[in-house]
Amino acid sequence: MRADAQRNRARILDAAEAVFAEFGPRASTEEVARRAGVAIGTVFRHFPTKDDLLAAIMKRLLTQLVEEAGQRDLFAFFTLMVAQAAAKKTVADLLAGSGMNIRLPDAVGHLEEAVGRLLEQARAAGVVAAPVRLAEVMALLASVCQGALHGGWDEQLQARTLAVIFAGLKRY
Amino acid sequence: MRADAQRNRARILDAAEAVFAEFGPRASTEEVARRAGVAIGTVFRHFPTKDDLLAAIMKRLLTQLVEEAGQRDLFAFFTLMVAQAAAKKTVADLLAGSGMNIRLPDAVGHLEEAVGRLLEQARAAGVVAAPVRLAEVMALLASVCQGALHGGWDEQLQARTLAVIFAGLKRY
Amino acid sequence: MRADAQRNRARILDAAEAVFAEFGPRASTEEVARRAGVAIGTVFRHFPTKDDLLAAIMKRLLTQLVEEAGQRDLFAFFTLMVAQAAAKKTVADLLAGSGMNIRLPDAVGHLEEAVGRLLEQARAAGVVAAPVRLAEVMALLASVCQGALHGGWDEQLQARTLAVIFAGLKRY
Amino acid sequence: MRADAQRNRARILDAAEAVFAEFGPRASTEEVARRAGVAIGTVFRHFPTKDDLLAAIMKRLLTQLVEEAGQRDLFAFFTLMVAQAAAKKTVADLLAGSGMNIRLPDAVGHLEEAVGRLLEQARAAGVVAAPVRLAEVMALLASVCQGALHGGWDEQLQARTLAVIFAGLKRY
DNA sequence: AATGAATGAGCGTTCATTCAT
DNA sequence: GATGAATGAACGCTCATTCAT
Repeated sequence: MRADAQRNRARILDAAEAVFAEFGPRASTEEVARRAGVAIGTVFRHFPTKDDLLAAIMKRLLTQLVEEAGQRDLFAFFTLMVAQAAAKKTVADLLAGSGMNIRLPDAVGHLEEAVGRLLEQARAAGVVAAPVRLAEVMALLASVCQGALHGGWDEQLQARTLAVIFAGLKRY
Repeated sequence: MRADAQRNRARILDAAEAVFAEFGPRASTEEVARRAGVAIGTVFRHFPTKDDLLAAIMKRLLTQLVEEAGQRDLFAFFTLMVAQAAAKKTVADLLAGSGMNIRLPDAVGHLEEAVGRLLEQARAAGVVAAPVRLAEVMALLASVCQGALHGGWDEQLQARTLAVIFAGLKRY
Repeated sequence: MRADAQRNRARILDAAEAVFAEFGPRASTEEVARRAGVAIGTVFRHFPTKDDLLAAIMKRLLTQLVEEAGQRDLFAFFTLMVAQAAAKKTVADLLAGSGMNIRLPDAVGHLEEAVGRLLEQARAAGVVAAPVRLAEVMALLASVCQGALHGGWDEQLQARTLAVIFAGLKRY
Repeated sequence: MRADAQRNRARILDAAEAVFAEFGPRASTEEVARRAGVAIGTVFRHFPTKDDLLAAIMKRLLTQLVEEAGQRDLFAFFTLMVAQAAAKKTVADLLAGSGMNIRLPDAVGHLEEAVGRLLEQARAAGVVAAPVRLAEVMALLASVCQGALHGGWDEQLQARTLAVIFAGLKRY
């Protein structure tokens, strides 16, 4: 792939992340092209369908999350994801399945593995109760991201809400 | 309002609840009219925009929830709402703000009051920790409904997830 | 169906016949709407897909042909169809299957029956040789319509070409 | 012209003949490039517009036909062309003018001359009636190729259809 | 000369909304 | 009040053509 194509692909992804974060997955592909400063055909050359574009954003965001998971403990990562939920509206919305046909088993799987490692560490450190399993941790994470995203929580509310969950994880 | 108009309004609301529950808020207004057995013009006469129709459904669903809240304790109500989340897809999706412009301060306020009463009772009974406030209870409720709706949780996962939250509420 | 809808449906069909006759089946549906003096949505309300519109034209043209067949002998009908081929470009082109997904077995079947009756009469009158079958008469008819349509034949050429075929039908 | 350019030109023509034979003239130029194993720019360097490419194929096919005409009598050539019509979908379709702007006076002229020679031989041999002229022979040829191409004739129908025309040519 | 990324007009289609009947 | 036909902006997507690399 040529250098300029590479650059355009990145610009389209950046624009798409911003546009879909702002307007949700129903924003038009034209708007993405406009924001990226390319013609509509260029978007479709890189991502043959809109769903492909959405899937590509998701994958990138999830990959970033996995990286960030490696540098934090479970509670810090939980907090970070919730704080970023609004900025990463697309992830939350698409995980929520807004009518799009997107399959990202791998990327989601990697995130789950990363969280699984954090959970084991937390259990080993005695800060999470033994019977807590990965499945409900993921469920809580997804839920609270959705909640934070759409609820327009301020920092206080976010902290208090997470405090309840963290208390539950410790003293299950 | 004429009797037949009254009747049509109710049929449209029923149809809309069913249609939007099945297909989400992106379902077409025509489909609602078809299911209600009225012409499209009649839908728009009763609800001048699609958002008005969605708001009306929401209001009705929230009112039902308030009634149900009066007959349960906090944990039971929490569990009920999560269990119904999928069936009432519309509530969750619209609370999630899928691109629609909907404001329902009153109906949401009533629900909040009802949950507030449950919270006080729970605190009085000593099954919820003193510092837990209504705001985070509502936040958790909304979040977990979203999560349950879009996550396709089975009963076990739902129970385990709620168990974490309930533990947190008790031993905050 | 309302009177105005009926009228619009007819106008759309007329416009479509003219437009597709002039530009072939690849002409845009917008152009049909423009020529009919209606908005694009109206065309799609009456004919949910472009193929439906093309099929409707075909059906109407074939029906007209069947009527005309009833009032002529085989040679006259043959001549008439060839003479009209250019004006009815769409029939010829679509019978030629220009990539469209159109099925009109009934209408085509009726035409075939009508030609079959003409053939029997012609055989009875002794102006067509006994072994000539309907299949090849239809094949010749379709072929020469195509030829006349695309070849831009003048009247003389048309007459001389048909003369060969008619001679062949008589003295097979 | 460089040797590799020469080679590319031939490969593009071969690919185009195959692609357009399979999908008709509406097949995309990209598909031709793909099949030829060259980039799309190379196709447009050799043939500045799609129509130029189609014209080039036509010319080549017509040239082949002229050669084949030299080795057969009128009836055999007629039969051959009809039999090949489907395989050479492009010729028939483009002669049919599927919206393309193509002019090939020379190549068509050469074919016409070749057929003219066959006609003279046939007349001299007494197997074609004296008044039959070249114009209607060409018209019949073009027509029946079209018919065979789009009608999906089996061998029997093709034989019977041609039999009528041949009878007409002999006993005009 | 070849590449292939970029362009952008154009297409078929949908659907919230309006308004004549 | 009810009907449902009409509207037209907007969308996802295609593809002939251009041009920087």
